[in-house]
Amino acid sequence: MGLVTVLQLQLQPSLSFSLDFGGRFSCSSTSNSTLLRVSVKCSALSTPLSLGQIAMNCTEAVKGEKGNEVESTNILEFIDQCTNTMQLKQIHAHMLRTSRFCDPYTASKLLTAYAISSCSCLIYAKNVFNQIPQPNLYCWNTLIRGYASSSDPTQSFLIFLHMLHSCSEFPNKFTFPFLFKAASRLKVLHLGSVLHGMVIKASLSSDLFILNSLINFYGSSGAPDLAHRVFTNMPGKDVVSWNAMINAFALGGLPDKALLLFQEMEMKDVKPNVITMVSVLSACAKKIDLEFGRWICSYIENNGFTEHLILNNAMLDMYVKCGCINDAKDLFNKMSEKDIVSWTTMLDGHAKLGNYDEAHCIFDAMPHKWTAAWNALISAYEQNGKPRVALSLFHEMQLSKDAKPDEVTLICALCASAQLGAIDFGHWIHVYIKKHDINLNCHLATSLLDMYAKCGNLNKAMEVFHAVERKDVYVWSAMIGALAMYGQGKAALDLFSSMLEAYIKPNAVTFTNILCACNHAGLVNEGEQLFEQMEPLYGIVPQIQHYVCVVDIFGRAGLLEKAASFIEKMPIPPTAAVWGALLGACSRHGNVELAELAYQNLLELEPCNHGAFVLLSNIYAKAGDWEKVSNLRKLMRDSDVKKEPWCSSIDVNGIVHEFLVGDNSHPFSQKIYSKLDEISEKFKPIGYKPDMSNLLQLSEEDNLMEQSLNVHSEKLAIAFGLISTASSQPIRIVKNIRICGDCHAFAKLVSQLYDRDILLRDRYRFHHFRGGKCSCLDYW
DNA sequence: TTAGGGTTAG
Repeated sequence: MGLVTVLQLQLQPSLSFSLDFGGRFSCSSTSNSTLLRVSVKCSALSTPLSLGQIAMNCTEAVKGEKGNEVESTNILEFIDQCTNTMQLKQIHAHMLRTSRFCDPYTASKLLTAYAISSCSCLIYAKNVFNQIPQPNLYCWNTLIRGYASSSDPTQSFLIFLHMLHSCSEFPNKFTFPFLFKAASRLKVLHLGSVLHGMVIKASLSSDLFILNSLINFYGSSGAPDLAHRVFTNMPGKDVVSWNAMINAFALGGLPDKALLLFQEMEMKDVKPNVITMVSVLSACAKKIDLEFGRWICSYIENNGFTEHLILNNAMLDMYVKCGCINDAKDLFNKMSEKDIVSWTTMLDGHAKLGNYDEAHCIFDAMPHKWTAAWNALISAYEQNGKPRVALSLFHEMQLSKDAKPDEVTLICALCASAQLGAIDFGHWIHVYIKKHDINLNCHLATSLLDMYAKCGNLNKAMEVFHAVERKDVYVWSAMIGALAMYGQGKAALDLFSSMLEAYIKPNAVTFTNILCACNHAGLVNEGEQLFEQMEPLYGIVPQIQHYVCVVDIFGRAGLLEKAASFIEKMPIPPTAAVWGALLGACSRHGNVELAELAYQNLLELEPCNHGAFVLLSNIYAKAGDWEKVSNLRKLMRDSDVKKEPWCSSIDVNGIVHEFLVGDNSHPFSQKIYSKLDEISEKFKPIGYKPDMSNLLQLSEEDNLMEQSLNVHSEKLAIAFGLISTASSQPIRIVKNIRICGDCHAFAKLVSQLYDRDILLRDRYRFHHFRGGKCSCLDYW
């Protein structure tokens, strides 16, 4: 094979690299020349350069030789000294010209630089790798390592599989830490477990580096127990082992254990380093343990730790999470160096406390408007029940030139759309994701699926679910939650079984959703059994939300005594939500005695609960105890109980219209009320009389004084839906409290008489009205 | 000939 042919072959991958220059890359060969004449047009340099000039630029850049004869011994030094990808590409071009690329050692150095240095460029790394005739283990490991830290860690495993096939050497002690790194980023437990087995078979299970990366893998994959088993059994530990284990506990939601481990580390005279302190602070922040946090801050001060940006950021975060915004502010002002994390932590701290003015001041003072800063602001509004402001900020961000929406921005925007029931905007984001070729990872897919489900399109939610290749526990849980909302309990249970068959370990969220599914579908035995299995079978200690679900399951099914005795036996103190569930059940099934017990307990915990008052008042009214009704209402008027504004919203052509009870502020108000009159006329022949005529029955939405004049917000929204949407379109409504019985009956009749699908999401679930029936089968 | 593990915000 002649030199030209060799070089041509070597140039093959370089053809793709030319595209990254943003210009042309051309090569030609002369019949009698031993070298190719190559010209590259760089986007940064308007005139084409010969390789000689490139080499010269490179030489100048690294203050090396004169002219284009770069000494071959200097090439390795030049590679090491490169500070940007352009310089590396110049050296690459030079190596191709001077045939230095044929030397496997030099080529592997170039590969390393492309794969893992600060000038990394993995497409080039792979191309260089492909040009090395028989890459040795070092080269394979380097490529695996490069991809392990990339945006696509799966590639590490594909390369590893290829290596097992093609490389004559076995994976060694360097291979596994890189693979565990990739596995920890993918958070796929069984993948790492298989690797763990390979480590044992390869007799590498006492290697400190491998074991430390294994602890980190189990910790990142939600298995702190397995991480701890490795930690306990390892023959020798260094500070990295302790740090990895502290972090595994903190990540696994066990900050207490993380802090205990730090104390144990102290007792065993293992000297902590900066990373230990960062991990411990992170655990304090997660535990909201200000006392320990402050102690750590003084420990840092007294133990000779020099100022360190990440450590300062971790302290800031601890103060913010523990609610000490002033301490955070003092530290922030003292910090000699600040980065995006410092600014965002402060911004987020203020925004989460609802100090929006302060948050905006920080945003304005930022040296650069990072995407993360926009995200912090948008997410604060979204999470504090201000989805409209969140979406308007999202629009503002799109108009700004400084930052582009990223995955986190889109997740926040999807959550805001879900809150509003703004399906058109949510769908727009879906299109945006596709158009910009944004990777639909599990987090984004979960938000998208959730948005479709909450906006009343279960089929589309299911479509997104099926489109996710590697579903994590959150994707599965969200789909189970979506089915629960639609009352499809059996389907939710089937999906839960499929999830277990796919070896996905359920978490606390999965159980909240599956119990909720049992609740909405009246599956009492199934729900009870799942709850009992949570800890012994799945290792999940039931939390308060699970207890609420079970009380609701029993209560809704009329098993009031069983619900009450379940509360009595709870190992954790019942919260207002637990008593609220019992009170709701008493209201539905008319048990005055238990209702009073639930009401008293609830009021002790939440003295200003308007919903509790309404429920008890209705229970008394149903039982005909007018004196108690009257006393309760007087008490209510005299107290400071304030209602949040209950409302219903409807998305019409991308605009969300909101209605309050008895609202007449909408521009189409007159038409809306005329439509309601028309509906009443239509309903007369079939004998429908609104429950509103019974002044003693209240719903949460009613105003005491002007009750007879009020029309519930969902009726207004339904009427508006009928006049403003095509007859073929479903009417999608979101309500921020539970639908009342009268409106439920009203919606059923409208769906029948106007032949319309109505999808109404209340605080707890979906009601799909069609042909006079509701998907909840009147069980809600 | 070459190398590796643990850290902060949204």
